[in-house]
Amino acid sequence: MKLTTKGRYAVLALTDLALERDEDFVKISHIAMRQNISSTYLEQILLKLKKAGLIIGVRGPNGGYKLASEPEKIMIADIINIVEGKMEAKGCVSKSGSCTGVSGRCMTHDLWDELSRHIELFLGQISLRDIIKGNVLGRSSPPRAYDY
Amino acid sequence: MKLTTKGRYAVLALTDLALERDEDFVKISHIAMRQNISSTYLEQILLKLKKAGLIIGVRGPNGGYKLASEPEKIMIADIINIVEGKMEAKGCVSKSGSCTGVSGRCMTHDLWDELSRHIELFLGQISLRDIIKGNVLGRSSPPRAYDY
DNA sequence: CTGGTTCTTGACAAAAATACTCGGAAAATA
DNA sequence: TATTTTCCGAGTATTTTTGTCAAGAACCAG
Repeated sequence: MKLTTKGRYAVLALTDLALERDEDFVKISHIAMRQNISSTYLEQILLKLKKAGLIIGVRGPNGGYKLASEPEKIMIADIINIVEGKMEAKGCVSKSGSCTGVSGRCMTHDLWDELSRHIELFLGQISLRDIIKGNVLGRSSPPRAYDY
Repeated sequence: MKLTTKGRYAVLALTDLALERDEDFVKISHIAMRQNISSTYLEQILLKLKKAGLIIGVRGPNGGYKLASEPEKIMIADIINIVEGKMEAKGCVSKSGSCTGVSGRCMTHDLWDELSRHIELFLGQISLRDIIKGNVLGRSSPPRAYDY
C-alpha cells in the first residue's frame, strides 16, 4: 500500500471538515492554514475527493467544502484509496506484468497480497468519527495463527 | 510504513536462501539470476542483512551467503526493518520534528501510529518458513472493535 | 604464493515518484 | 460588473528509488 503526504493531508483535511461541521462550507485556505498545508497543493487533493463524491464543493463567496455524509460513514481506507491511486495489491508485479521469479508466480506473492488485505481491512474499519473521538488507539490485533 | 523493491528483494532473496539450505553457501549471482534481480543491487541489500546478523557471508571460491538461523526464526518485519530504514512510525512528523497542525500534536497522529503498529504486528508474526510453506493466506483479521 | 573468486565500500547517475506551483477559467454572490 | 472562491490542466523542482561502476580487501584452491 502506498502512503504519502497526499494521503495524510487528505485524512487531515477531512478530519478538519468533520470538526467544523457547523460552518456551512469551509474554505481551502482555512483548512490549509489550520493544518499548515500548502493550499494550492491541498486544492488538487480536495478536488479528487470531491470528484469521488466524498465531499461537496461550492464556488464563489461563502463557498468552500463540506462532507457529503456523516463522519461515521467515511472510512479512512476510502479516503486513501481515492487520493493515492488504487492500492497496488500485488507488490510483485513488475512492469512486464507478471512476477519476476523463474516460476511464473513469485514465492512472496501471497505475502504482499495478504499484507494489502490486512491494511485495507484495518483502515476500512476506522471512520472519521473515530478519529475526532480519539477511538483509534489499541485497535491492532495480532494475525490469526495458521491452522495446522 | 515504507515498502519498496528493496524490501521485496530482501524477502525474496532470503526466501531463496531458505530454500537452498542444503547448499553450504549461495552466491549472490545465483540468487540474482533465479529471482531476476540486478546482482549489483542485491549486493548492497545482502550486505545490510549481513551486518544486522541475519545472514552469514563468506568470501573466496565456494563462498556466498547463508541464513544465520532457522527459517522459522526469521520474521519478515525484521527483514524489512533492516533494509528500509526503521519504520517511520508517526507519519505526521515533519522535517522540523513535530506535528504540523496548529496544536502540537496533530489529530491523525494516533491513526498513523496505530497503523504502523498494526503492520509491524502482522509482519512480525510471519516467518520465512511460513512463506516457503505457503502458510500466509487468510491470516488477516479485522481490528478489534472499540470498547464503549 | 599466486590467481581467481567473492564480498566490501563508497561514490555516482539515471529514472521515477513526490510535492508542490502557476495561470487562467467558471461559478456564485453582491 | 467586480470579487471571491472553487475548478482544471499543465508545468516544475525536489527527493527517493534504483540501480551502476570501480577500486579494494579477504579468502580459498592449487
